[in-house]
Amino acid sequence: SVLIDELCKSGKLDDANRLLELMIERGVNPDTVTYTTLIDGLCLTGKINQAREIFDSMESKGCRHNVVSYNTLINGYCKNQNIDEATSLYQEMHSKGIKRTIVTYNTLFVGLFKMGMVESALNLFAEMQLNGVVPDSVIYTTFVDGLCKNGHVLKAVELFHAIRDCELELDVVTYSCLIDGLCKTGELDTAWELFHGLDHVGLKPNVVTYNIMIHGLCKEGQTDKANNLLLD
RNA sequence: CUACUGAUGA
Repeated sequence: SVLIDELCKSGKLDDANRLLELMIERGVNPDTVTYTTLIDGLCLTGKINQAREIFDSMESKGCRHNVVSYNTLINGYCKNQNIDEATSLYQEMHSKGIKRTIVTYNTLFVGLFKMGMVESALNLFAEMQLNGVVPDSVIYTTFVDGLCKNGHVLKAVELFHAIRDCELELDVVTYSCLIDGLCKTGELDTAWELFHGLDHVGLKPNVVTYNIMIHGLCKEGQTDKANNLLLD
């Protein structure tokens, strides 16, 4: 009956809801994981209000909220561009004594950058560090990407180099974000260098990295170079 | 045994 949860995730939300009713009828009680799975499914299809109803009803059904259920709903609000609700849940976590994780912070960063709230993201970053959460490569990627998409490609490049100088882990996604940002601001040559720099640090470009580079090249009319990329 | 976060394009 717990395997049911997974099926809910992939696709059919109506079926998931019917399944939920069925399991209750049969005397199998849903738990926090069950509800969180549903909430995630609802959020990602834009049904944030329905997700919220489930979230609010959980406690009365004996299912305690935990860090994952909060993170999931926060992500829902962020994806639906409702930073205010996301922030208020973030504060609620604290008052309920639920420890916020790196996922919590990254989710909020993504939401803030999407809303163009660069300052707020930086402030939250400071707050995160005060709370003893150490940034990882996902966090850095979010910042590199967020800075690029808010017109601060130079700052993204600076950050990128700073991370590298500290010998912190960077992965292919971080590179891809910066390459994309550079391509889209006409810095094709720098992007191209970075693309080839991947090999140098032992990383392999993946299909997304190639898509980004090829797209950038084609947009600048360098279709020959793009074609060559496909030939290795 | 199961739930949450980052990149491109169509």
